[in-house]
Parts: sequence; C-alpha cells; structure tokens
Amino acid sequence: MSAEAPVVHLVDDDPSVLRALRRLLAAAGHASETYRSAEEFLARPLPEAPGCVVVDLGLPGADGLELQDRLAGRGTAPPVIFLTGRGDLATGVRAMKGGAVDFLTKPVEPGALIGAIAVALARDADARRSRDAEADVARRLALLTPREREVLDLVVEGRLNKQIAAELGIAEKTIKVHRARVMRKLDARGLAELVRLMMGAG
Amino acid sequence: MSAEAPVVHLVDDDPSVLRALRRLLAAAGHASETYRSAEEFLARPLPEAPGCVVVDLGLPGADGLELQDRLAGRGTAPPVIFLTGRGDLATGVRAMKGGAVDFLTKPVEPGALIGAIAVALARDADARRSRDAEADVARRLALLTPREREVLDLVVEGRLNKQIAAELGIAEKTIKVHRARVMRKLDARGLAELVRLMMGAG
DNA sequence: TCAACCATTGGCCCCGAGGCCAACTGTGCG
DNA sequence: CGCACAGTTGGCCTCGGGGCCAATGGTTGA
Repeated sequence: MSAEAPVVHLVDDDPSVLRALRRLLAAAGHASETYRSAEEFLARPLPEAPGCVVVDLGLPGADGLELQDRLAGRGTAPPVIFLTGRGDLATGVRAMKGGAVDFLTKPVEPGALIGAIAVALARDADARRSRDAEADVARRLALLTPREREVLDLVVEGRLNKQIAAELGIAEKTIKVHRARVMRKLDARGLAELVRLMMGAG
Repeated sequence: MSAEAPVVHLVDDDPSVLRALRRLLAAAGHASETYRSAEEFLARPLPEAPGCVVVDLGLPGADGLELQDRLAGRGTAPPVIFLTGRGDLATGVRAMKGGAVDFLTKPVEPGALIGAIAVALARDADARRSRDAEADVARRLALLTPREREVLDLVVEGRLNKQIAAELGIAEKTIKVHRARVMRKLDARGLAELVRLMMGAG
C-alpha cells in the first residue's frame, strides 16, 4: 500500500472529551491524534498522512473558525468537522460556507460523527488524488525550457507544426525537435496522452 | 446577447415580505418573480432564464428544505438562498450541506442578501456553462453509430489505428473511415480538439 | 422489392509527425 | 578559453493519418 492509513486530528480543550472521542474513533477503526488547542495543532507542519480535523468551536485562544481560516490560508487544508456545545446559526452557516464538512452539536451522536468523518476522509482522498496528479505534471513541466513550453501550449491547442513555426517565426524542423523533447520530458507517448495530461493540470 | 437577464425567484408566504424583497432587488438591478408557496414555484417548469431562488424557510405546506430537495431531484437546480425568521442551527447546517448558497436571518441586511445573490447568480452561470457544453457534446455524440463510438473511445485513449483495428478485429482502413466520420460528426479539426471535447464531457 | 444506411475493405496519393545524423550559434560557468 | 546546454536548421527516411474513388454485404423501413 502506498497510501498510509488516515488520521483523524481531534482538537478540544477538554481532555475528557478528547478521550471519549478517541475511544469512539478507535472503535470505528480510525487512528487519531489529540491536541489541546488550535495553536498546538497548527504548530506542527501539516502531516503527510491523509486525514481530517474534528475541532471544538469554542476553543480558548484561536477558536474553531480561526483554525479553519488558517488552514485555508495554507495551500492544502484537510477537511474540517466542527463540534460545538451551543453554537449559533450564523456561526454554523459561516463554517459551512468556509468549506466545513459538517457542524455537529454536543453531545454528538456517534453515528453522525462517524458518518461525517467518512465523508471528510473521502473528500480528503479525492483532494489528494487531484493534488498529487497536478504536482506530478507540474514537476515534469518544470523540466521544460521556456521555448519547449511555448511549443507545448500551441501543440495542445491543436496547432500544426507548420502553424506553430509561423507563429514563432522559426523553421518547422525546429518545432519538431522541441516537440519531440517535450514528449520525452513529459513522458507522453502520443498527442492524446499529452492533451489529457495538460487538461488534468490547468 | 444570447444570455437572457437573470431572474431572482422569491418564495415567501407573506406578501409584504415579497414586496419588500422585490423593491430591494429592483434597486440593485435584479429582475424578480414572486411566489406565495413552494408548490406554486415548483408547479411551473423550471424557467429557461438563468437565476436563483430566495426562499423562506418556514413556508406552510412544503417548506424551504423540501423545496431544495425537490429542486435537487431535478437534474438542474438553480442555487438556493434561504431566509428565515428563527431557524435553528441544525436546519441551517442541513441546508448548507444540501448546497445552499447562504442561510440568512430576517430581518435581512440588504447588503448580505445582495451579496448572496451575486454569488448565487455566478454559481448558476458557471453551472449553465458546464451544462451547455456537456449537452452540446452529448448532442453530437448522439449522431455517432455504435461502431463509431467504439472507435472514438479508443482513439481518445491514444491507441493507434493499427491497434484499434487489431482490438476490434477489422482492417485498419476501416478504422480510418470510422475515424474520419467521427471527426466530421463531432466537428473536431484535430486529435487535440477531439480529446479536449471528450474530456469536457466525461 | 428498392432505397437508405451501416460496416467493411482495397488502392492510390498526400501530408503531417517524428527518428537519426550533422552542424552552427550564443550564453553562462569553471 | 573550452565545455555544456539551449536554440536553431537541413537532409533523409519511415510511419501514421486522412482524402478520394470504388465496391460488397447486411439490415431496415417505405
């Protein structure tokens, strides 16, 4: 397996809540890590392993919403599930607009939390797949010289070598050379594959 | 202009609310239609024109959430903005999970509503663009014979005519013929365009 | 039964893509 | 200065894609 097991990050200032959640998740087969505050969670660099965050809304210091904002500030943010004792409507709506997976009230029904976590992990897995694919393409694109990149873009747009040559003001032969190098560097074995590669990136 | 002006559909059982909202939207430059109940709105076939729905949560009969569900049941649903006098957290979260653009409490601040409507209309415009593009491709794909469709799929996967011929157990010449017909019917002027067309669809 | 449409194939020819070898130019780096 | 690398181009040859014309056989609806 190349994918590690997902980890659920639990953030709550109440140790007894953390213990209870941890037990609940363990029973459902989920690994978990616990944090006493948003700061503690944010302090360590985002873990490699897939996962999601379950955070109490009313944390002292940086609250749940702030944690969500800070995570969003980073390029890659794991899905967030909110727990709250007595959250108000506006806060819940704001959290959901911010991309939260769910916004649950304590005491939380185990089934609801487990369900939300399943959704969150699925969402994270999807996001990772997309990111990995894009990063892979980006890594290979970085190998191209500026000229090769120009040619690539025009090729993907469907231009003929002849047209690209005219557009760049150079000989068609030269386009063929650049084009061949692009195919090698991007490891594409045909125009179709090249186009699909570039569409998946952006 | 091929795109008509967007229309905001207002659903509320209180005529005075409808009048007030209508005035507010008119001042912001938005055309609107009013409905006294979810049933009345759902009765008429979804209008062609782009737009969004602003619905009161606590309607008699089918309430806002039910309206949202029924809209989602149709293939294409306009974005929904909820208004509510005293909605609870769970309801708001459920609405947002159901895809609502926003969930506002009455009395609503004009700025918040106008902002939400802007977001909703933008979302609708995006969705329409996607749908139109997909429908256009689907319409052209419908012109293909089963055999042409088989060839198309393999071509887009990057297979050579020779390989496709082997895979289908027929002569390469025949593949060329099918392929040419596919290009004509789909109005693609090159492999790159063909692949992009098919990726945009699914 | 005839026309229309689909699937199939062959021959011929042209053009676009691409590999191989060779060569020249400019730029930056040790 | 001399090497390495990017960009450039030419010639030659092969192969894949695709247009044009012609033809056959099967299915189907008028």
